[in-house]
Amino acid sequence: MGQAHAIIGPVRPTSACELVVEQLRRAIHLGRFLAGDKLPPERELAKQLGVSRTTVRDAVKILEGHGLVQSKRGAAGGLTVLEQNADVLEKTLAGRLKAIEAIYDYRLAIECSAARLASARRNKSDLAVLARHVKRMGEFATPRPEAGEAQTMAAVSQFMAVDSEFHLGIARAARNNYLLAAIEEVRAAMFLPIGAVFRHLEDNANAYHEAIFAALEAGDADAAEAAMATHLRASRDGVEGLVQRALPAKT
Amino acid sequence: MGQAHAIIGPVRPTSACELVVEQLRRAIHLGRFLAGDKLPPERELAKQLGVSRTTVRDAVKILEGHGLVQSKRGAAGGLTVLEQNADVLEKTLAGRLKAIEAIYDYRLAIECSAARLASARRNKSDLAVLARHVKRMGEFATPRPEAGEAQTMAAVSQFMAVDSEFHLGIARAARNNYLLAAIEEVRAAMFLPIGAVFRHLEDNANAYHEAIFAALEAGDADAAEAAMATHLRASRDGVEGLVQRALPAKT
DNA sequence: GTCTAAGGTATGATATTTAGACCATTCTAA
DNA sequence: TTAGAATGGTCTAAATATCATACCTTAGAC
Repeated sequence: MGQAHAIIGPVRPTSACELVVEQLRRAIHLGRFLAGDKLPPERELAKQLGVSRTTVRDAVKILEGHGLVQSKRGAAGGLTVLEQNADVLEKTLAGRLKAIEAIYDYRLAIECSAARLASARRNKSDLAVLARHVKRMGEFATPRPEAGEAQTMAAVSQFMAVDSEFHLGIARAARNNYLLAAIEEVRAAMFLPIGAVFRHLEDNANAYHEAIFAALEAGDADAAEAAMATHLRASRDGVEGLVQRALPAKT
Repeated sequence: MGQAHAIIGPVRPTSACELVVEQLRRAIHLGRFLAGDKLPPERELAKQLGVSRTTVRDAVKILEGHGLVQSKRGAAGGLTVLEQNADVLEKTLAGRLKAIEAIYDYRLAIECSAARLASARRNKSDLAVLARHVKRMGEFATPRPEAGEAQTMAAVSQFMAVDSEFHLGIARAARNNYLLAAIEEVRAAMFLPIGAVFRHLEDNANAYHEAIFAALEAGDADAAEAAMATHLRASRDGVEGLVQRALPAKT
């Protein structure tokens, strides 16, 4: 009777606390909260997450341990999202070139299909939302000569946040929850490392988005898929180039 | 500014028991255990799942409630996987035509990409495994005139189980864990309903698999992707046709 | 200075999970 | 016929996580 060994893998019960940690980490990495922003107060978080304040606090302690947030008390205290140290992130990223490739292979699979489906299924409301995202990204991407380093970083963060919304908006327009969940997952997995690496935006950072949007608006499935593929390949090459340049410099 | 309401959704802590239920359900729906098979004894399951026997028993009670397994005591007792009632399944399936379309859209996205990547990355060992699967499916698919209804059903179940392994094997050959996890998830979501509907195998049920395998062996990415797309579209059309035919007949 | 909005701490209740022992049933083989 | 063994069924005590609630402490605002 053959099936002697391990057809069934072990099970990892996920505590409420872990889920809260993951949810908050994801919200931050998706750019819903930017560095310097405040999270809602603990009691409010507990309500929104449907969980006791004790659990929220345990989760926050863990996030503090990871250096993601800081909590201060007092009337103007609360939970503040911290700036991430770019050097550390670049180092951790450097050891993950293979992981980056895997993520981009996956993104090419799901996001190109999402673009194709969206070109056929989008309605006016979808297009309006996407157009707004593209417009906002255009504003961030325009280089402002008087801006200092800090402002540039902030602009990159905001650009990334809207970028997330743009890609998720395409998945919504594709009317497929599997694709939506997959894109959300993969973006949460990569948002911060890449945001940290892109210190400066390329001048044409938004050209790809405009091309994708145009194809969606025109309802051209092939063009939408191709534009998305071009965008993702360019993004991948940019990230890999940055990582490879950063790697030897730090050793 | 702004983020006043509900940026963060509620959290659903998943108990160990639920996870065990899901794991066992998935193993059965993936065809790792066929109707009539016995699951490992409770104590063994507890060990493999890394969980106490109490928890396993709670999970088994739930699965019994769903009519998926039956437990008998005594030396030759144990947990037996039950045959599913096809009528019930067809009815539940009928209310899910939209869900089926979503699943197939998703499968087209991830499995075509997996086939494309696999055609470039597969090694000899991958091909050997896939070849074995194709061969076994061919044996099941060959109609045997002397076989009764029961034997035909059993052959379908076994065919489906190997089919799962074939598709998962392609994902493994593609060397991408995101794709692998996605395919496993989506197969677990649809295996049983579809297996229940396909009472009889089409004569050429395996022709698609042979085409896919040939493309993978030849290292032809375009052919592999196209063959997979053809296969999935045919599968989708077959399922939808069966469901639509079954629907009015039952009302 | 006092009020207020936050985080920090403490406590008892409840539910899940664990580990282990022991009971009950049923097949098999001596 | 009976003894053994493999299996599910039951019970209990302890550990742990979570919840609900109340109260304390800090720091800024009027």
